[in-house]
Amino acid sequence: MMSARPTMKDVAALAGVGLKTVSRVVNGEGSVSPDTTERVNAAIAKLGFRRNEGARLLRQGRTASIGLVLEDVADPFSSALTRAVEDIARQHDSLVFAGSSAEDGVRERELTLAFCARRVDGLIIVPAGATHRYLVPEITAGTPAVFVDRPPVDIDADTVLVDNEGGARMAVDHLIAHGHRRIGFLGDAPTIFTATARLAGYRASLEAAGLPYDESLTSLAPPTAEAIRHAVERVLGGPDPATALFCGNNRVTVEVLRVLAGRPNQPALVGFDDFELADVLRPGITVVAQDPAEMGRTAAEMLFARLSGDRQGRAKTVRLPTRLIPRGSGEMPIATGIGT
Amino acid sequence: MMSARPTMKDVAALAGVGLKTVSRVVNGEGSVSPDTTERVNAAIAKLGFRRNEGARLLRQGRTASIGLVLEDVADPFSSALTRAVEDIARQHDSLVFAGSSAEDGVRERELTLAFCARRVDGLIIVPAGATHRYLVPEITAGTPAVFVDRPPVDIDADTVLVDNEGGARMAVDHLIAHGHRRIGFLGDAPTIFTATARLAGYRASLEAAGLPYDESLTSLAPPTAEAIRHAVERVLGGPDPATALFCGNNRVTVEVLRVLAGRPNQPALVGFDDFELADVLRPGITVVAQDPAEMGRTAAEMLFARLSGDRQGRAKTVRLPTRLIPRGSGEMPIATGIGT
DNA sequence: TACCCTTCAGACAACGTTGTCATCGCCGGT
DNA sequence: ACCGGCGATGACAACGTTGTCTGAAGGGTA
Repeated sequence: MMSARPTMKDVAALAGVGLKTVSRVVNGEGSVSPDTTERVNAAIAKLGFRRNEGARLLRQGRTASIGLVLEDVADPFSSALTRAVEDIARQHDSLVFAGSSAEDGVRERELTLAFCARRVDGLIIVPAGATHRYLVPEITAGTPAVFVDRPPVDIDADTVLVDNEGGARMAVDHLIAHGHRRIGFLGDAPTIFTATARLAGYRASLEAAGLPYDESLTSLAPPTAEAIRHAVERVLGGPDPATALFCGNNRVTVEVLRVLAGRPNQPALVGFDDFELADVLRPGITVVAQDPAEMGRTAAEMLFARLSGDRQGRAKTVRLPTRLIPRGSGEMPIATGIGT
Repeated sequence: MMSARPTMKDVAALAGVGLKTVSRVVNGEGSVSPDTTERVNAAIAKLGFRRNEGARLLRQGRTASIGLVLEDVADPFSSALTRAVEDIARQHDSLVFAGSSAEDGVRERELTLAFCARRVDGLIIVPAGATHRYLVPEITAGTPAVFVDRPPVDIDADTVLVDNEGGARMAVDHLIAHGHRRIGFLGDAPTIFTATARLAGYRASLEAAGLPYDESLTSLAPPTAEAIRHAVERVLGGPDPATALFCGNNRVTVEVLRVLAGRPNQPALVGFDDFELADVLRPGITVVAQDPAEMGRTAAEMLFARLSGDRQGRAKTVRLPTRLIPRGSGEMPIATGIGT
């Protein structure tokens, strides 16, 4: 019963016209008599013909699709970004291939090159790898790439970043303004661009306030549950403990909250990157919010701008602002240590 | 500077061999002398040639890609499902087109047909529309579809569901077991399959316990923030108010928590579908969890099974279990109404 | 020497479309 | 009655690859 898919040839045969005439009707090119048009349309309807876009686009040398390489499709940052990219792509009649690099440079590369092999019209990449030289031939061959959240390494390409350093600085300034002098920083591996930038913001804020940078109050390890637990205990448990924490990203913040839930004497806390329910927790969690959707939109718009002609101009970098959202946890005064 | 992409023809010319020989080398078909192979490989490297998969797959009549139609790529349910689908697809050397229907039947249809026009090998759909008859020609033509979370309408196709009714029943049974007799149900529009099934479970549980079904304790409207606020006030504010709430889905649960945050006398609460931070809230939120990743895996595996031959068998429906996760909110006794 | 078989290689058509060009008939203008 | 032009149509090549077939060269066997 599984009939093969009808092609234009089949339609042409049934309608008793030439192949090209069918093509003309399908594309509404005009210069086909109403009579013929109707016969062709009848044949199309009868056979349930649908044009094969793949073949069409092969002929035209495009694919009307773009490749989106994320760290993990499933995390909220990535998925908000994906949705925004999708919406812009739709406006340009383009479909989106989405894939996860799992924060693994090799996988990022494989995925990206798989997209290129499909001849996607362009790429949007949240990079994980340590180099992007492998993209040079692709970009040279005419597949533009836009990097998001982190800059590319070893090559020059359009990039959308947020003001990580400024955001971190704003977060720590905020804690300092509320009287804190011992502020912990729970970050991520320094190989991650954003982690380093946020650390820099943290240090800049401390320095501007004349406060010392104390390594014993920081953690720069990948945020596994285990590592976070230890870090929190270390930072809050020492002889001169932190009274406030700045969490370098979403995952860290959530893990920290999990750890803190089992403790008395909550420190003040500001997280980098907003998350659902931050306002429902008691106290509400103060965050420096970035806007993943805006990042996605911006990147997609830059990409489509490249695709419609602007292929020569120098690589641009856009740096989006962050926004401090006070909700309570960042405005708590220094806890008067009961029993310490 | 933007050189066009080299093709096999270019490689062949440079290596001084025939086109087909290049094809053979690229595909590792053997029966090419080591000498020739080397020359071809040198030419490939020199030109930075990469095979055009689109053209290859056109020839082979496949696309090694599948289409995934979601309600909204950005929501946690969809994105967890996407990730699982992606992982299975990768095992089959397939890429994933992802798109959002925005809970709009027309958009779902457009998106799905756009995928079909690209000749995706198969479809995975979280349906939103009121009919899927439009898919009949596609399925007949050999593009299998698997439906997830909700069954298709008007057609017969593979489907992955969760035991919505059983899950809802488990939730309400749980509240009843903790002494509640007045239990509110905050659901969603009855046009949504899962909403209706969960309502049925709610009613079945009440009935089994000999409790009356009281419409004034339920809300079956789309869960906008406004609607939820009113519903909560109505259900908890009447003369004989609910002492416990069962929330029909994730979005409802979160909105309800937002509303409840501003009230004294928290009711007991169980939500359908788990969410990040449910364990960090105080009290922890008891939920009936479904497993979106498992749903995605299952659907993708069914799809690839169809794609590797099993195209005739009758449509199968898999119903995955749900799991009650007690965290506190569902185990609270009836609040002794202070000041009521 | 004649034969066959194997190994390597290329010519050609095909996948399903679109761009280019040629053809045909018909109209109006002279 | 002739010609230019236009509307309608189809033949053909092309996009970049792969499947099929055919052929040439080389080596072994009788």
